[in-house]
Amino acid sequence: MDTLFLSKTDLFRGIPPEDIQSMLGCLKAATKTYQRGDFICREGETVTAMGMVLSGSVSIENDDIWGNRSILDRVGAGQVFAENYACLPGERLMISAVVNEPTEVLFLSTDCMFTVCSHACVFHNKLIRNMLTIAARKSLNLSRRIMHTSSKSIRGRLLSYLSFQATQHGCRAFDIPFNRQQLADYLSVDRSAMSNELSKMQRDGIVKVERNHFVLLESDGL
Amino acid sequence: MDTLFLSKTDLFRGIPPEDIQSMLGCLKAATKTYQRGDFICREGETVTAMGMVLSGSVSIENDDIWGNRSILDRVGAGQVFAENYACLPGERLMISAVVNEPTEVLFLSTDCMFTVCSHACVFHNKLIRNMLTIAARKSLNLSRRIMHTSSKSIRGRLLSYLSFQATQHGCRAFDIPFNRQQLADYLSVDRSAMSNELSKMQRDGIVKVERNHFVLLESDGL
DNA sequence: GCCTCCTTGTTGTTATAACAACATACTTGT
DNA sequence: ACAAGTATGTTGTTATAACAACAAGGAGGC
Repeated sequence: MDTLFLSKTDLFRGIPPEDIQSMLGCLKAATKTYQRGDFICREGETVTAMGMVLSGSVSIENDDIWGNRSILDRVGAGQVFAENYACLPGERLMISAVVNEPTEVLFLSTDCMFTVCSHACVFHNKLIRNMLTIAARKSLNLSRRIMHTSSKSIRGRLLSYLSFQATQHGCRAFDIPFNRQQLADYLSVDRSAMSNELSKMQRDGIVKVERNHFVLLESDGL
Repeated sequence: MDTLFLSKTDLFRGIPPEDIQSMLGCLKAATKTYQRGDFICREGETVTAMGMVLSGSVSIENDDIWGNRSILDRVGAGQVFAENYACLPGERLMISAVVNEPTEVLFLSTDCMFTVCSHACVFHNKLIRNMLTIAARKSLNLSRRIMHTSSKSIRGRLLSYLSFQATQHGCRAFDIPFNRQQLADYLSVDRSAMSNELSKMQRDGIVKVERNHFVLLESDGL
């Protein structure tokens, strides 16, 4: 197990590689390899362990009863998924985890995370703190998405998202991490309608757009 | 401090009242009383403690730059708020906490939650586990709301919400905890448009509605 | 260079949600 | 029982988003 890699992840941050090695036993660590299209877990199942992507990437998706698929998250190397379900034994998954490319996943049981363990207890606390930090940040990301999609108009959603990005970057000019389709999915709007609205906003002098680069102009209350 | 009350909350569940008493010092517990309309904390600020409502209730709301207010959560007695921010020191609040009625709030610092404390360490672990459980459940609630609002039509959102409620109750007939306006806010749609759509769905034989009581009829893929 | 694939912008049409305004229940307090 | 206030359903109009179809760029491979 590449404990040096693990020591750089959000979950094991601040724990020396040699201590991680001894913790992995505690956490019943097990790795498994998947191919593109494989399901790691499916909606309706229950899980007892969280997953960490070691290499490759995983999509967290929700399929409604009519088969419409929506991507809720994309988890890359070093990031964890299903941690909320692992913390709530017996809770049925609302989502499925699907592999985008050849991917190696490390499963970590949360059972032992909460009990005092015999090895490396100093770092046990660090692990739990990291876990809470990850959970808190993910929660904030979800809240943020809800806020950005609470406006009923496309323009309102775009301005909510863009003005947040501007404050994040501390600058009216910034790049966003989405292409048009991804941004439309994030804001739950139609891509072409969003493109259209962006053009109108440009004509109205609210914003300047060039692919991923945005500049918010004055008089937008920012 | 009413430690008996605290021992029944999600946060202190499983910890005897006498041990809670000694933990409160650890957590730098402090109470404060508020009147209707008071702000406990405001968007843009940073916090170092989480809040627990002892009596009364608090609304978690977000005001966009045009002054449109949206209620994200309502926190009642025994529940906590701002816990994600308390776990992420320095993170600026995206939301404000506003008091709905005369309310008493207990503030708990998270600083000491992660360090080994001298008193009642057996229950310290229990506290942290409870904290993670609360965080996980809140996260799942947020994910669920995102899923229920991801459909572009009002009917799709209603069916997503209602079919989830049906599976939750294990029965096609169930009551929902919202009135029409609250449900419309939750689904981010206009109330009257939603009422209208509910009527249409009733005419289409998909659902039977009577105030808070819903019955999902057959042939909806459930 | 050329071809193909993918992304983005544009337009017109259609469906549908928002909005406003009102009527009809229900609640609650007196 | 009555009045006042709130919640819900209904309707018609208007704004707007979804959708489909296409054109115009890039980007990458050969």
